[in-house]
Amino acid sequence: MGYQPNFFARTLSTPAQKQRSNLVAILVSDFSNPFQSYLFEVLSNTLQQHAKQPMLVNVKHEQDLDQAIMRLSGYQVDGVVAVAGSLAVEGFEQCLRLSLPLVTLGRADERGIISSVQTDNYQAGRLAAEHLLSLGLSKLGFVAGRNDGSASNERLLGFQHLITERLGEQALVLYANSYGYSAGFELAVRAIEAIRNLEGLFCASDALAMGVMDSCRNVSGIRVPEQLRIVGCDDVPQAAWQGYQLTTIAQPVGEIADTVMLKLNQIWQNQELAPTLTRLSPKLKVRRT
Amino acid sequence: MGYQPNFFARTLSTPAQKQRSNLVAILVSDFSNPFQSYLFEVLSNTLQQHAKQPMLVNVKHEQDLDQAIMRLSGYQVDGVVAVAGSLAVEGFEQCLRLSLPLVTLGRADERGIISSVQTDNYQAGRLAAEHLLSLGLSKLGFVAGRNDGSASNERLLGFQHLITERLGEQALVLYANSYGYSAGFELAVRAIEAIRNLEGLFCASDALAMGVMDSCRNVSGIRVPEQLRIVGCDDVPQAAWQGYQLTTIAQPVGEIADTVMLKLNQIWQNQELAPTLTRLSPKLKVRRT
DNA sequence: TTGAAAGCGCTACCAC
DNA sequence: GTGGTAGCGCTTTCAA
Repeated sequence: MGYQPNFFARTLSTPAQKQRSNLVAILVSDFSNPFQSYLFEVLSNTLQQHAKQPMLVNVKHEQDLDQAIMRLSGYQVDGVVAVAGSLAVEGFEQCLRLSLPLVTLGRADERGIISSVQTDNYQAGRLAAEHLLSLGLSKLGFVAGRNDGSASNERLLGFQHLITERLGEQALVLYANSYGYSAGFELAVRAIEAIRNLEGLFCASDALAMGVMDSCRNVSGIRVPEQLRIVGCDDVPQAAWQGYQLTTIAQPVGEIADTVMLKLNQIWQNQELAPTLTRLSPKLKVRRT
Repeated sequence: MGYQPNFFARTLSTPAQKQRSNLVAILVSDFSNPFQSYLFEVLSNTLQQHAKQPMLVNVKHEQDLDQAIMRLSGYQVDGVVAVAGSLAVEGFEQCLRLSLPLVTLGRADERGIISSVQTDNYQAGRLAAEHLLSLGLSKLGFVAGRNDGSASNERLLGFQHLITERLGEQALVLYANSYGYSAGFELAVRAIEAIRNLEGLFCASDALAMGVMDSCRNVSGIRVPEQLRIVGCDDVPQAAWQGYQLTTIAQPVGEIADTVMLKLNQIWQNQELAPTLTRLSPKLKVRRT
């Protein structure tokens, strides 16, 4: 009959372990990154489907992180999911101190203190190489993203390993130092001579790949995919746009979100639980063959 | 010294009007719409800058709306901002019944019961027409978005009015029935013969415009902008990508967010306040001249 | 089965 | 000033 209990009062009264606020914070550092923004969307959807209310916390500067986490604990959130694209994992230790359940995405914790869900980036690199090699291409390159995280480096590693195994030589590496569209576009302008000699190019993100593609087509007149095959990484919704039809290594976003939910539920049910790192397999998504 | 008060307990104790939860809900219906997703991002940023915690509520189906609003009131949110792209304004009356401060975006309330911030869509249409006419073009068309909201229709109205005033004739209207990229792409494939005869095309959203553009360039071989000028509407971040360089009618997103903040603050300070409708002026953003 | 009371964390108020 | 107390809305527990 239209009555709505006060959730605040409820959490207040109930023995902390049994009833909860059902608030889960999603920490995002860089919304302009299409993949992070996509991940946020999927994640918040999954949370809602499990009757959790997502709270968004946008942390632009690393130094705001501690304060943001404090505020979250003030809101009695049941857990924190960190889409830690450009934030160092160490910054999240505050959560542990406050014993806030925490799962990070995007950057693994080397020390095994923090639970984390990752895409297997090494395998992603191998998949990309596998695909390009299977097309009979041999002059290959890689466009690296940010250098301060492990994602781009691991993708490169997997890519190079398979290429060295099969061809006995290394791929050319170009450094964009960012995962963004513009970085890809500008890199392709700058490094056009190197790119002209390539047959296949694996980019550390879809946005990079789209930037490179646009630059090749509209600035340098390189025909994609006829003269140059480009493979992206992430599989953001835009990669499917008919203008791009980007072949890409898809991160299993749905699976990532489900795993996050699973881990949170485990922590909630089980109080004490060793932090775990889960690596999920990426999948090759071939478009425009 | 690391102590964090429990916000819940605080709201509980304090005379409702003075201290608040500082939680503001953002209701979004369609995250796949790039403009809504962009608006959400800007909005949540503005809220955070005013020390408000954004809560995301994703309402896919109209029938879930009432329940979602009930839950929000259970969380004692201080206000609700509805990005009401595909939801009818009437659905939000529940907020009024619970006397939850409410501001809607994207769809105005005809009856003046609900506060709302809008871009002046009629003016947007006029601006687009003005621009195309100033380039000396006379064979003009419009790609309509969803028909159930007023946005697309008002843009069409402004567009047609100015064209009729200046040329004494009407622009061709094509119906995509959606604001999405794919709808634009497919429409341009379907209606290619009509489009071939045009010199300028105003699309009801940037995503539509990009879809049309890609279809023209990659399927039909129409050169954009040499043979056909395309003008979008919204100014999403992607419109600036070098591959598109889309001339567009920019919604004043920053101003919209600030106005929302202003209205919420007014309501909070002033208890009773007549609902107001604010129309903000769009701006022409010329790219690739 | 139903009802009354205590207590969750905090703030407001009113004595002192 | 400064402490002590009541009460916010709810759940849990214990008594009738």
